[in-house]
Amino acid sequence: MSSALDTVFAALADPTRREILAMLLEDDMAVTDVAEPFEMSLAAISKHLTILTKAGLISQEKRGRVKWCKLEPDAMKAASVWMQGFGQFEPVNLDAFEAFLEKELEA
Amino acid sequence: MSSALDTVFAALADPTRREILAMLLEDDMAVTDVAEPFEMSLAAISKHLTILTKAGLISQEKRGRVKWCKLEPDAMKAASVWMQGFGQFEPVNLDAFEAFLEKELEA
DNA sequence: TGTATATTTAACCTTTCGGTTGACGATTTG
DNA sequence: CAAATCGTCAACCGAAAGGTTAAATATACA
Repeated sequence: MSSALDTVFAALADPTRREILAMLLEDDMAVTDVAEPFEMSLAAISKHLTILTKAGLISQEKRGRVKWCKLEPDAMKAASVWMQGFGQFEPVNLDAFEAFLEKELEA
Repeated sequence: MSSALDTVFAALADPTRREILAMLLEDDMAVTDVAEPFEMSLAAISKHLTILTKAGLISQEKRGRVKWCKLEPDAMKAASVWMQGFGQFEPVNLDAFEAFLEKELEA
């Protein structure tokens, strides 16, 4: 029996999954296209997508033989609220977010 | 080689560790006192505290034979910024935070 | 000095995680 | 229909997570 926070934070703890979420920020994507930039098997990406789906961070809808992945950012809200209870962090700062994304890509 | 976000999110994914952080929100505590409300061994709690320390979420200072644990909420900032890149979540809402803490305690 | 207290370490165990490969089911296309 | 494409499933693997108990290490106290 695990809480929603457990599954959301656990989902976010993996760099591949965070990168997938960042990709989906641009646009909805098919599973194969999500997998393309990664150096791991399609099956591995499929598992990551399942974990993200169970955490509610994305949704998947099958149309024909293609399964589309869509970001569900609201799932982060509970976790975000929890974290903000610990400090008065600055209001939404997209510049800082972009900086983090780039830093992650370098590494 | 894991990023700061990896270790912070992984640390937050465990309910025991989140509960410890919530306890430290009240006040600094000795390791033994942190362990007291939990039904697991002191050694297990000690490990959890090490994980929180490595994530930067707490600091530990030894005075005499007692090791004091102190919350370091700034370590959540990077993760918080990252998450906020995904949506326009409400500004700091302590009521919602309290509600989550209580809900977690019930479970 | 000897004993109690505070905390970590070591060894171990079981379960979960993150990956692989290969077979399979579903769908589209030639 | 046959062949290619999309995605998952099953079985497997090594490593890491989360717990245990028992021993070790500091420090304080009588």
